[in-house]
Amino acid sequence: MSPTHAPAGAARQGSLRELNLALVLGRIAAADRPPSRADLATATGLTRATVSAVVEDLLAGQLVSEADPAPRAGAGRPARGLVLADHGPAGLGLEVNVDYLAVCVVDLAGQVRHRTVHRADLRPVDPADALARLVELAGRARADADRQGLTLAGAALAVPGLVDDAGLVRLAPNLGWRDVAVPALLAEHPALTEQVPGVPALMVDNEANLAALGELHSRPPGPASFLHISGEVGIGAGIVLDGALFRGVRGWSGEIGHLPVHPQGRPCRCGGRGCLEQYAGQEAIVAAAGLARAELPADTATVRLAELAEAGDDAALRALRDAGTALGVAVAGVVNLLDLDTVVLGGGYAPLAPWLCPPVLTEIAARVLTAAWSPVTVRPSTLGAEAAVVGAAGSVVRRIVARPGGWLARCG
Amino acid sequence: MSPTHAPAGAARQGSLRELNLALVLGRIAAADRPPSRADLATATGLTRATVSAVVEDLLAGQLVSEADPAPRAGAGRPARGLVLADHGPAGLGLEVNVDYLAVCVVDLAGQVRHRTVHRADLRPVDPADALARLVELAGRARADADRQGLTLAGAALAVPGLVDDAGLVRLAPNLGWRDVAVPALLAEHPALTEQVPGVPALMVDNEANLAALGELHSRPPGPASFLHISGEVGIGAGIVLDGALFRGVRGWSGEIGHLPVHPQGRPCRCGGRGCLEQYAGQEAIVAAAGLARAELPADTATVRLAELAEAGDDAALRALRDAGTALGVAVAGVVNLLDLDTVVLGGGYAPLAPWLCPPVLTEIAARVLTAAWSPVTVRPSTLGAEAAVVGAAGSVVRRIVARPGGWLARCG
DNA sequence: GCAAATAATTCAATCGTTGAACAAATAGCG
DNA sequence: CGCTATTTGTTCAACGATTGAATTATTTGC
Repeated sequence: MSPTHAPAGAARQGSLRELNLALVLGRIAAADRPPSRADLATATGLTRATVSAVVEDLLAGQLVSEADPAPRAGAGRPARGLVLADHGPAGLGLEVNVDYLAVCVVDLAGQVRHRTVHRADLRPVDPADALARLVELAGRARADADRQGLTLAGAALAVPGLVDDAGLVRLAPNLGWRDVAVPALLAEHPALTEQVPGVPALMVDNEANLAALGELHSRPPGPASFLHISGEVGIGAGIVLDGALFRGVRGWSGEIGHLPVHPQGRPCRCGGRGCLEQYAGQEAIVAAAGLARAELPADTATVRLAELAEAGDDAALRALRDAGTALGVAVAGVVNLLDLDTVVLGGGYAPLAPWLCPPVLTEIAARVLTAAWSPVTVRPSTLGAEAAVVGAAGSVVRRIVARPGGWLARCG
Repeated sequence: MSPTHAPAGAARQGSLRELNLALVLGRIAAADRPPSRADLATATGLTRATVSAVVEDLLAGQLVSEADPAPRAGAGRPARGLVLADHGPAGLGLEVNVDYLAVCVVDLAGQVRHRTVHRADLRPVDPADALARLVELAGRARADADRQGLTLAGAALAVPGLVDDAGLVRLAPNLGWRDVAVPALLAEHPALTEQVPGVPALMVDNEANLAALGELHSRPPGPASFLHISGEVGIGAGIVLDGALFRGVRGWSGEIGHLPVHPQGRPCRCGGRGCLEQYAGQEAIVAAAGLARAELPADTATVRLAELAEAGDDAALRALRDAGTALGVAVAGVVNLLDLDTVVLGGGYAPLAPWLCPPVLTEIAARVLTAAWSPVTVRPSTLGAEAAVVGAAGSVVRRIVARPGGWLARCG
């Protein structure tokens, strides 16, 4: 968390260098223009001598490279700009969702260097088969990455469900998965299990969490704390606090879909009554708009809904307004509780944002105690449907940027 | 937050020692028996030589002292146990509340070494007057601390309202305060403004936040993540995530009292409808139980309510059950969102916990998606009404334990 | 009384940062 | 064209902190 607390381990000599590697690399990543060594020295408070030594390590490890000297006015020896390497380590992002498989590769700078989306209804498919198909796509992505001079340093898999620390998918209701041991199933595929010391070969995480991370690291940089809501069949939220994803005690945070908005209302499949999902979930909106939901795959339903709303269809507009109001009630509660100033509507909500935002803002204005002093921003996701895969791949490279020691120990 | 992110500043030589000072001191604080230098070496991973050097610094700065050798079986030179000093720096805790002023002193080990509670109705009192009275109590506390060989290293003030970063009390509705610049008003009183480098002389914070911190550091140590709910006239929550208080973007988190539990229900003074406060706030419970609330000060009302419930009074029991159900709906939402496994009922809720817990647990069981896999504990606060002052004083000493460098630089 | 065992300290070696001096490379100016 | 001012980046002795081994201190068990 943020959180200023003592470190876990002992601070030995080497930790010092590791901290400064992270500090300098982080500055290079955050800068909007390639900084020189001298810039980094003044920005970080380190000596130019130390910065030179640190940068030498980073160059040797292929984490940064020297760019063309940035033009500068005035006299003096020209600076050599430093940028994140476009040929160093990269992250592999994977996603299994209800109606598609996706794979992408993201480099250190956060650029998407490869992407594949394979549309298919995954519900009737056995988990092992689904993962086998995904591994095939991943193999092609790896080949493409190699061709571009990138080395995959790890992989992360996004799943629409509850995942525990060991990567076991406890429950993915809309996918029909229960207790699927993803790491064990993927262990047979060497394409994914190439080891980097200190970096787990594969991380499995909730789709909403990774989408929030994708949003966090998208350019231009947004706020460090926000709520990212993915409106799919279920409604998941990723909670980003002080630049870090909050995962909860067991990693199951973000189940905003089961916040009660009408405590005595419609029964929900979770066993409660009046959960948000029953009023603002995709199926609920589609049904309220009078569309036959069985006919349509999930992702085209929202597009169709947006078309109808655009055309001024009364039922669609009413359905969206009601869903937005329910969403607003829930979001207002969250904002009161966590004091966030930004809410991002992602996933299936992104294309519907023009109609959802107004009622959400109305509820916030009415219910949030501090709304009068400082406004709450509600905006659609910038990454859209790709947020989760991109966030998954990005989480791999972000871990390297945040702690480069592990990577350098391997590729020194 | 926990959060593994890079440090803010440059890691120079001295930071290394500072980190290890914090590491060793933290171990001494967390140990249940006085550890020897050798114990600390194995526990932290540092060399015995380093631990000796670090401990020497801590001894010189009066942060730890050597205890009687703990009896040990077997041969060998006896160890010298290390404990947190009972004569070093201490924290001053202050509280202004609706019907009392409180002051306490807490030493490094977390022991309360002085306490004063002054009962008075503070609502009609001018903020400056109230603070002046508090300063008088603080002066006596300081004298008492001096007599015990303690040096006050900072102070923290708990207020039942919204506080911003600068210590300005934006709004304390039940106290009738609005835009009260506490630090400016207290600056005239030198008893509180003795400076320690790196430690702000006075911190002002929300009462619910500090109560949660008090609970976090109470012995025996509880979980690192939990929700602490203070049920007073308003309902405030302190959110502790991974051992750190989560304050929100502007420091105004925890307004659980305005979570909507009946979106179209009773209007609330916040402008919304159906807020939790209208169903589980102290005034709401007292009214539902048929007590004339105007007759009773806030704190005796809950005691009276507990007596009635104990005696089997129907109206009181019904009022508590309904309040517990409303509270449970809100708490279930929070648990779904944040994935917490512990909820602490504090403040005015503590004595009512026997009647509130069952309906809260019922709602959690019905509404929390993951309740089937891992249970949620709901329990009363161990500190009771003193949690906020003790937490305030504790926050001062905790900051020293977490970063001893500042204190040692002063008292080397 | 002596050996074994455990605790704590001492000391040369090592590693990373520091600060200043030095080399490199350019713009401006006469 | 040559000189100076200016800024960048590197080199090097010094310093501070940790390390690991050797040493001293103190007790139990035989």
